[in-house]
Formats: sequence, C-alpha cells, structure tokens
Amino acid sequence: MLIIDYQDTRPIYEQIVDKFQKLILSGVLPPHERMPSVRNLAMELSINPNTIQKAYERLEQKGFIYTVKGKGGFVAFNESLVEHKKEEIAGKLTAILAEAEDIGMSREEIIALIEKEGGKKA
Amino acid sequence: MLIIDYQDTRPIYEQIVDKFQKLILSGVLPPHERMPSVRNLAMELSINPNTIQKAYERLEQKGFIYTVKGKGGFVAFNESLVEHKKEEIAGKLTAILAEAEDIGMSREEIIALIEKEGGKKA
Amino acid sequence: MLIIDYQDTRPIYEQIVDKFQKLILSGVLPPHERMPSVRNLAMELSINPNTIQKAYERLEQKGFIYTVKGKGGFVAFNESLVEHKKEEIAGKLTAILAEAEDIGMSREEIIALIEKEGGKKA
Amino acid sequence: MLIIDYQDTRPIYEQIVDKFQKLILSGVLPPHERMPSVRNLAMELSINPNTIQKAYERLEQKGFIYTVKGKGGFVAFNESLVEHKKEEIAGKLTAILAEAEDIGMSREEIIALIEKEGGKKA
DNA sequence: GTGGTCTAGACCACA
DNA sequence: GTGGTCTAGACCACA
Repeated sequence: MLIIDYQDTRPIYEQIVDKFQKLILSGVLPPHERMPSVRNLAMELSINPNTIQKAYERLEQKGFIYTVKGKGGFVAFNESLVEHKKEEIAGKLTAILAEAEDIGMSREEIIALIEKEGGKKA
Repeated sequence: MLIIDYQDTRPIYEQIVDKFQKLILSGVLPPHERMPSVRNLAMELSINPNTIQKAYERLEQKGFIYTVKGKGGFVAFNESLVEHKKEEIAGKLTAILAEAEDIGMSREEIIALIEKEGGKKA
Repeated sequence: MLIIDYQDTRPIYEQIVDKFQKLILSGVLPPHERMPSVRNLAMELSINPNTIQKAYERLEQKGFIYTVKGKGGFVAFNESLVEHKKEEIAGKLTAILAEAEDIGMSREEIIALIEKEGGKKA
Repeated sequence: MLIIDYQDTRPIYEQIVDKFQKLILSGVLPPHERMPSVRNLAMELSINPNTIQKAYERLEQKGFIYTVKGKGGFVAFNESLVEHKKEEIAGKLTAILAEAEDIGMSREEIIALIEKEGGKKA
C-alpha cells in the first residue's frame, strides 16, 4: 500500500515516516498492531533495509511505535498522540459550532444530533 | 441603521458581517432583498469601499447573500438553505465522531467539549 | 517557480491559489512546510502584497494552509483532511439527493448533470 | 405552523405567500396537496379572511397553487417550479464538484457515492 | 520579522 | 450604474 514517490525531494525514509504517522494517527493502524518487519517491507518496496530501519528508528523516537527485541515493532498508543488528536477534534468542533451558530442552531440541537449519530454505531 | 463601534476590538468588516447576518436571520432583510451598494454603504458609514467589499465577500462565502455582476448583492437566505446547512453540519459531525471513536473518545467527552465551547460565547 | 500568466483571463490571486493547491495536493509542498512570506512572494513576483494576501486567505479558507500570527503560513494538507472533506461532500450529496427526490428527479438525471458539468472543465 | 411576524415590515399577505412558497418548493407540501381553507387558516392565525384570500390569489398567479371551484385550493406542480428547483440543484452540484476537484476526487468517485446513497433510499 | 486590517484611488467587465 | 481586482502604502498585534 505504501508508495514511494521518487519525484519527491524528501528522503525516502522521511516519506515512510510520514506515511506511517498518518496511518497511525488516522487509526488505520490501531495501537499494538504489529508493524511489517524491516526485511519484508524492504523487499516489498524494493528498498534497502537500512532505509526502513532508519524510518522505524525515527518513528520510535517520535513515540509512534515501540519495538520488542526479538519480536518486532508495534504501534504505540501514548497519551501525547491522543492529546494531539483530541486537540484536532476540538478545533474542528469549534469550527462547526461557529457554523451552527450562524444559522441559529442551538447547542442542544448539535448534542441531539450527536446522540442520534452515536446510536447508529452503538 | 448600521453603527460601527470603534471601541470594539473586532475589525470593522467583521462587525458588518455580523450585523447583516443578524438582519437576515431575523427576517428583517427578506430573501432577494437588495443589499445596499458597496459604494453607498461605504459613504454612509464613512468607511473605505474595500472594507465593505470584504464584508460582502464573507457574507457571500457564508451563503447569506449572492451577487449579480453589474447589478448588486441580494439576500440569499431561505429555509432550504438552513436545512442544507444543517445536513452539512450533521455530515461533519459524523466524520468527527468517527475520528473520535478511533482514539477511544466517548460521545460524552465530545458533548462535554461542546458544552465548554458554547460557554465561551455565552 | 510560480509564474503569473498575464494573458490568463483569471485574476492573479486565483492563479496563485490554483498553483499552490496543485503543489500541495501533489505533495511537492509537504504538510507543515512553511509558505513563502506574503512580502517575499510579492517582491519575487513583482505583485502587490495585498494580492498575495488575498490568495493566502482563500487557501486558508479552503483548508490548504493555516497561519500562525507573527510566524507565517504553513501547509495544512494531510490525508485526514482529505478524508474529512470526502465525508463532508458525501453529506452534501445526501442532502441534494433528498431535494432531488422531492421533485421526482432520478439518480440517473443527477449523474447525467455531473457528467455534463465535468465535461466543462475537461 | 405558520407564524406571522408583526415586527416584519412586509405586509402580512406577503409573509403568507412567502411561507407557502417555501413549503411548496421544499416539498413539505407535495403536489396536489389540499391547501387549508381560507376560513380555517384565517381563524387559526386570527387574521382577516380577506388577507388570506389575497395571499392565495398571489400564490395562484405565481403558479404555486390552483383552485377548484367549490372544492378549494391545491398545490400545483408545474414545470417551471421543477425547473427552478433543478437549476438550484445543478448549481449546488457544480459547487460540490469544484470542492471535489480541489481534493483530487474524480467524477467517478462522486457518481459511485450517489449510487451508494441512492441505494439506501430505494 | 510575520500576517491582518484599512485607506485611497485606479481600472475593468457587465448591464 | 454595479461589483471585482489590483496597486501603493500605512499602522496594528503578535513573536
């Protein structure tokens, strides 16, 4: 699924870091999910394993994954990631509330919508 | 009728946008009513036409007025617009709820955020 | 790199918006990349800063960049934004389909409209 | 359900005309639906029947309703109303297609969404 | 330094 | 007449 863009001026390992970050933050890769092994991913992308290794190191430094010796890499789920996402969500909610206010929708109506929506999923 | 408050910390164009929104939402300015021309309103309020222009642009982007080239601006507000906006807001909320679910945020947390946000304005 | 085409009938600010959109969507400008400052870009293109400012405003409204006061503009584009936009578009389509149904328009008619519209640009 | 706004500077009959227009265009009042009788509506709104009569006359002139002697008024469904609505829908679709293009969504993806959505209702 | 707002005034297309 | 775009340049808050 990962596609390396050779037109991209950024180094390959940075592209890989970026893509995994997005997959993790968006929830496509859930917490504790096993990461592809360095060798497998290197083969799949026809890339030198050292480059993958470098990408994984950065991801670990940034707190997106953790590695267990002899077992491999796993998606981390630390609070700062969650906090980041929460702030993003709070920001979007603020924007929506402003739009709702424009057309005279009350907070109660918004909350009612959420409760109805939530019901679908539950 | 429009009064600019120079003590107000908000920019002039924002005050104008706000006042027209209220006039339109309250029905004082009915749909298809002609808006004052940019130049006339600028003279009346002793404000630069560019500032009025900016306010009208915002009103158009928000869907409160529409402009006809060479003719002027007109009130666009109507019930179907409100309904349309509401469905749009519902769509955005659905997207946010999905994101929130990804990181394990409950509906209650979202609602709490909304109630806190709402408090800012009240 | 940006070249303004004075033969182009479109306004300058629109050309600028368009070019940055493409750079961002294609990934040439990665997320959080710093945008050129309003003044610098204005000088470089021999264009009035107000025109650049207008282009940046549009880019911000469309969600392609975000600005930090006193610091400058940054690329905001990322996958979750695209996903969010897609859900928003889906919400709007649902609303339109409901309206279309009210007047007895079939899905086929709607699709025909889209294919016709699309043709304009192609 | 109809509420007369006495603060509104417009004449009452015009407010009534306006509200019925919206109800009809939005599809709340479907074609051939029976309109409330002049006398009933007058009583309900505590308004002189002549005022209601005047409003109904305008609605008939505008093609929104038709009256059958001895039976009462009915919601019309002429082509021009439908055309009006269709143009509105076409306009909204154009706006959505522009947004979709911004994020690189193809016409095919839009059409797929419509077909999926349509399935819900069918 | 950065963007955000505003004035003053020109020129354009559209009607 | 109308709005839309653009230039030139000032002043502000924020960092």
